[in-house]
Amino acid sequence: MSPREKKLDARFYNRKDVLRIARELLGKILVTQLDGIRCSGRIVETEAYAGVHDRACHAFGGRRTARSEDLYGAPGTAYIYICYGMHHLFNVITNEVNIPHAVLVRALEPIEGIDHMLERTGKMTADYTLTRGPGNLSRAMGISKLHSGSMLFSEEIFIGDDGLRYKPDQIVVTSRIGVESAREDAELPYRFIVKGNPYVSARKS
DNA sequence: CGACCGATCGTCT
DNA sequence: GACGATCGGTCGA
Repeated sequence: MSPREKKLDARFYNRKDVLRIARELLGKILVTQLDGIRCSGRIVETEAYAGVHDRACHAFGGRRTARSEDLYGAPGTAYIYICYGMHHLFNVITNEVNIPHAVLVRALEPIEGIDHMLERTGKMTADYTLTRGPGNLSRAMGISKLHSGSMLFSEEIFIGDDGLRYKPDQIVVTSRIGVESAREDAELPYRFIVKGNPYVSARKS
């Protein structure tokens, strides 16, 4: 691991306020070191999923199935599931064991391993589509459902802090994307983005 | 630029 | 058997 960033520890993830954690994850660095390939990118878009009372969360109403089991894991667990049959969506689990809070990481600004990201995605150029959107970033970083349940303290996948902080006026809060069926919870201000960052989804603001 | 649509398949009812 | 915490392409204004 490069000495540049310091891994977030269990204390960071083991907190009750998932909205605060989602906000604080902006600017942190997601790192994968898979098969000797190191890739990293700065997190610029997140969404909070607030457990059993959140209609958009897979754990709404206490639902607990084989798919969502990792959502109930220890703080710092990776929860990855397949969406629309082809996209692997990467979440980090927060709060205590059995409290199914999660933060979906939706976009990165690539830092290291861009050539490998291009190879994995089959793209020709490193434009803003490379790691924009949860499906795209997982493909670029080599993250798949196989990594669900693994802890983010390993060398394979983790989140680091290099000290960068966004000022409050650089962060915009909006409703979440793709959760229309969550009825009254669809409009909750649970999405956090870095203002003006080209890797953030273009929708809303 | 916005609206729409097909791809693709694991998961849940 | 229906439905996604998506994506990229197309079509029309």
